[in-house]
Amino acid sequence: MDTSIQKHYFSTHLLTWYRRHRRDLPWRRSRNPYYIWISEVMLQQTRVDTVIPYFHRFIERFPTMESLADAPEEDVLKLWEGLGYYSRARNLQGAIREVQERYAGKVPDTLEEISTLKGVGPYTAGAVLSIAYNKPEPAVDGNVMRVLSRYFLIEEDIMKPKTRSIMEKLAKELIPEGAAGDFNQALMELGAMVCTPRSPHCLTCPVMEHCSARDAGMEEELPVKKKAKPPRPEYRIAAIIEGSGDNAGKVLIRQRPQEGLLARMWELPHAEVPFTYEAQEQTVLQAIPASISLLTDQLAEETIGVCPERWFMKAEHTFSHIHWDMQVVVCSLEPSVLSTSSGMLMPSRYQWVDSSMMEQFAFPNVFLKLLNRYFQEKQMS
DNA sequence: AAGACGGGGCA
DNA sequence: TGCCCAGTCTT
Repeated sequence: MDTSIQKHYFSTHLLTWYRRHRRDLPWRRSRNPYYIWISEVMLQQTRVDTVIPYFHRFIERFPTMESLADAPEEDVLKLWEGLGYYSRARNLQGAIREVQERYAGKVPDTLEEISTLKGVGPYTAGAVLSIAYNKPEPAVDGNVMRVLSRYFLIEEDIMKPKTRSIMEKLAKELIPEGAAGDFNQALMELGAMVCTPRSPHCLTCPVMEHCSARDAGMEEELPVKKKAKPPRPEYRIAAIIEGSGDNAGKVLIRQRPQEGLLARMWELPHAEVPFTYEAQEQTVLQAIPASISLLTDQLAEETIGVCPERWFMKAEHTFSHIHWDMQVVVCSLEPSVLSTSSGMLMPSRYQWVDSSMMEQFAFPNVFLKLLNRYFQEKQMS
């Protein structure tokens, strides 16, 4: 097979297929670079079906770059709640502010300029430039690498930066004259709808005829990808601290540190329990009393005296690099502390909330689900 | 080059 | 329940 014929066939057939079969997605109804940008950032590591409602809410609350630039960060974080990788939201707002100041409110249309913006890497730069401005830049994401590795039978490990640069060069060559935006979206659409990770739908593929992996019976083996390391386990103990008096019906939450995991999000007070990796389930359960004192000691250092009342539930949550195994215990405030905890001594990163106040604070999903379940059960009883 | 950084879907 | 998905920034 002559490679140049194979490439030309791919580009023309894929583009034609896309223009007939493209899904009607919210961000495809606009050429507004700002909206395209938001959608591309949300779509990083996130499925289309998940992003759609977030996208609608986001552009309704922040219809213009100016509105996003002027918003408090916590509002942006709240709109991102549950979407994950929260630095995406902070970087997006920071970059939008940069566009307001440095580029007179116009999203840059050159690779050099747009790539300097926070959170805009090679993929997002190419996606915005091609989709919003029809510039012939490649936009290589996981879908694209899967499609190209199969069609051209590329057996390099796609996790390697070198493979990525090979893919970018190839993807750029394939862009048909004047159709960068549609072609780049066509590549991703094919990867999402037809050339799927497992059991690709070759029989409906518009470019099956010249697909090298299909010819070689290799479509299920590609792309080659080194497996990620399993997440390390962490054992944690969390407290649902019930208020009394003025705070009756409320529980205590706190804000996470400025940097690191789930930065600036709100959570239930909790502590890591220093068990070894070898700790068995039984050992952990038996160790709950010791874990509780570990947590209450930490809270006492913050002038919050609590008393464990009852076990609530176990909660597990897996991040890409950490697995949390968390026991959740309902606590009351110690009476002796009650009289002195009227606000002056409570650190400001702590906050009493009830069910109706949840919308004022952004929580990671693991705590959002826990709190909703707690408030729901309390309402039942 | 390797690790940090969330959350969800599928078999 | 276990496996898969995978952009950008930092170290």
